[in-house]
Amino acid sequence: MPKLVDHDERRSDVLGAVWRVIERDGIERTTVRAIAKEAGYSAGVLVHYFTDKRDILTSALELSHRRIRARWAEKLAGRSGLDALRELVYDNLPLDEERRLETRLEVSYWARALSSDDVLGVQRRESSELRDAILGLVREAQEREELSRCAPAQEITLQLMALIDGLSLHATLHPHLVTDEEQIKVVERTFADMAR
Amino acid sequence: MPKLVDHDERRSDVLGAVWRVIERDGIERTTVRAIAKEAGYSAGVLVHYFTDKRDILTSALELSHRRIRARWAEKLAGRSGLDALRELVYDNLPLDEERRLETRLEVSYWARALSSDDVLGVQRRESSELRDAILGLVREAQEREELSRCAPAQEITLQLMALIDGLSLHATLHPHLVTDEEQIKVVERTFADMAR
Amino acid sequence: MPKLVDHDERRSDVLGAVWRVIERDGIERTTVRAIAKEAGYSAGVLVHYFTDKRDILTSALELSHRRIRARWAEKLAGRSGLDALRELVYDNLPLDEERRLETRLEVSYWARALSSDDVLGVQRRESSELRDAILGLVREAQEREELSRCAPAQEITLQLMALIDGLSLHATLHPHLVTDEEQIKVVERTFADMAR
Amino acid sequence: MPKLVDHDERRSDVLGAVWRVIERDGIERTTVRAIAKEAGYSAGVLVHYFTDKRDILTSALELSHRRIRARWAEKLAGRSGLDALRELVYDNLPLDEERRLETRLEVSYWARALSSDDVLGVQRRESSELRDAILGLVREAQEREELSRCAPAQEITLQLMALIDGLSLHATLHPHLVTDEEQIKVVERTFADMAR
DNA sequence: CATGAATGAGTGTTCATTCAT
DNA sequence: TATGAATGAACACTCATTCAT
Repeated sequence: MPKLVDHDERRSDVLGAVWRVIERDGIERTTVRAIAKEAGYSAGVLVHYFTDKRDILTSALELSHRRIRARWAEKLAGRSGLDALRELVYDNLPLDEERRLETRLEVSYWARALSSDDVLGVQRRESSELRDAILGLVREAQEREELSRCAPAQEITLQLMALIDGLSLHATLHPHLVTDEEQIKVVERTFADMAR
Repeated sequence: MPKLVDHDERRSDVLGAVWRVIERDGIERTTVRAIAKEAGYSAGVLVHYFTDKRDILTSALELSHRRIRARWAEKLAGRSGLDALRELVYDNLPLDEERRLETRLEVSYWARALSSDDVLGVQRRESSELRDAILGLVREAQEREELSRCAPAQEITLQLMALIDGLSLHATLHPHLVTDEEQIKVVERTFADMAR
Repeated sequence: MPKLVDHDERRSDVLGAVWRVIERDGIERTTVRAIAKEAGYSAGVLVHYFTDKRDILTSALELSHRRIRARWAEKLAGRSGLDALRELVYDNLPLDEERRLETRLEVSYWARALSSDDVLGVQRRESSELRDAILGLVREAQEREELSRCAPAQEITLQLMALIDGLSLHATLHPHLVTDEEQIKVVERTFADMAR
Repeated sequence: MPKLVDHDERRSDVLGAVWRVIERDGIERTTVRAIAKEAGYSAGVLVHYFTDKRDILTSALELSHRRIRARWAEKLAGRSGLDALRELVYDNLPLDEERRLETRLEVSYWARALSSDDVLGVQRRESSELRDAILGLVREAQEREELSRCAPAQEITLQLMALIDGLSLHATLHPHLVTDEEQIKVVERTFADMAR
């Protein structure tokens, strides 16, 4: 009987190592050797679980997205309308160390999306999921009159998504200037404006 | 009698080539050879004008920032208050090909800022300039009652900066979903909310 | 109660897979993994039947040689002299798909014989068998006056062997220039010349 | 003033090193590192003169072909008909150390031609040149009645080319069985037969 | 100043082989 | 026996950098 390994688990191990190496060394210095070492394997093992480096990097981003979505699902359970929307927006902001890590990971891939269709595809899919979720909740909130019906739901959605990524970026690159409290204030003001 | 060379002009030539190579090949595939070739020089020349690749890349970003600021200065001349603020925000959005290129260049460096203090420094300086400009105009607009005084100027400034970068990113990565008109609508709505 | 495995049969399975992989991918891209996969086994099994890759490749050549010799034995049964000699020469030319495959396999190993004594040994043994067979039949044919006695049997034998390999090579590398008919014509003319 | 290098000469240096490495280690163990080392350069230099390993190996074969053809041109000068034909055939046999090396090089590439269209192309071009040269001389010899007109020139040409490669291969793989004298005897007998 | 040849470390990837199960 | 996970060396190739000219 050969030693059997849970492929998905092994992939997760490696992808977790990818996150750590990107966080530590930067994505442009993230090599397969460094990933393997961080994961505790030799460089040759990765070939069993991934086709190539491209596959490793896009998979690492996808796994992060999956975890983020799983967290939504949990947090949004039992909520609806503006309440759920507020939860969703906050969940996508770097307001604790876990989400700050996620944001830095995300930012690391933005540049690559400009020249890699694979990465762009992964990001568009994720962006699309978030947009759909936000759009649905915006409509729900408008029906309940929790948000003003003056603005089209599409427009509000774009405004919120831009706010999320803009705040995430500023809080990531300029943490000394953008505190958690300031992020929250801006979000609350935005929601207040949208309610009128 | 040595050949006299305008150092600054030569540097600008090279840095312009950097922009084109990044745009064409992506920043992670931008090599010094490709830059030299694009600029029409041999690979070895760059050593006379830059200390190393790091210097070339950060200088290219700095030059872009200088050009953007020069454009503001021109556009903002004779304007003030909300009028100037609106002009400044629009000038920082990817609403024509020139600014779309600038945005893609900026996005290309965001990931590098996470692992390079040099790049981070350049971006913080630029960000700081923009923040100061926006903050000054916000205060002016509030004094003239063009913007509501309910919100602190600092908060409004952060909201606008997040909006700029968030919209820029979405318009860059998802141009099929974010048209120029939508960017304008979101900006106008934001200003309208801020005026109340 | 251990599972009993017919070693020779297993070896033949694997060696047949070697032929197919060499034919499909080229001998320099023939890997043990590809061989194992083609044979329907896992990569690690081969260790039970072969000492290493070198052993696998030389064994594959040897098995091909054994099959070719078995075919002679059958075809030459009941024949003798020039009749048998002609049969033997034709049997060593790539005149149908089976023998074209054998020729390509043989050609694949020629280069390796130059730097591998193992492969060289296998090929010398096979060459020696063919030479002895041809030499015997040449002598028989000369005794029966089916071939001229002017030339020494050794010389005729070398001429025929060179003809076989030379035609095989040309028909293999330049199939558009060397048809089956042309091979036959050249062989017949050679026999006719030898008969005089 | 930079150090200027004669590119063609450098290429020749490297390609000569390729021949020596193939001769010494075998073509399948011929690495770019070994080639560079043999040529006295570092591995990275080759990039200045060749696009990749494929280019290096095919160029090495092409250069050998060019040298062989240059030797013909010299040897055939002032000769014609059967005399020139005989000279040409002998020149293509491994009858001295130089030509034995050339033959081993040629044999080394035969297997690669089966799976590399580049190598096949180089060999077909060379083969085509030799065929044309032989065919022309055969026709000339037939016109002068130095060779019999019974056989078509095409057929005689194929017979001679097969003889050349067949003898070359046997003399290379089985030098203890095929002496220079035996090669010459077989060639002379073949010409004698063709003359009748 | 400028050239481009040259270096050598480092990249992603392949693969024969080993070995615990 | 048979598996397939794992290794580690080797591969071709890239590239920032150095340097004699």
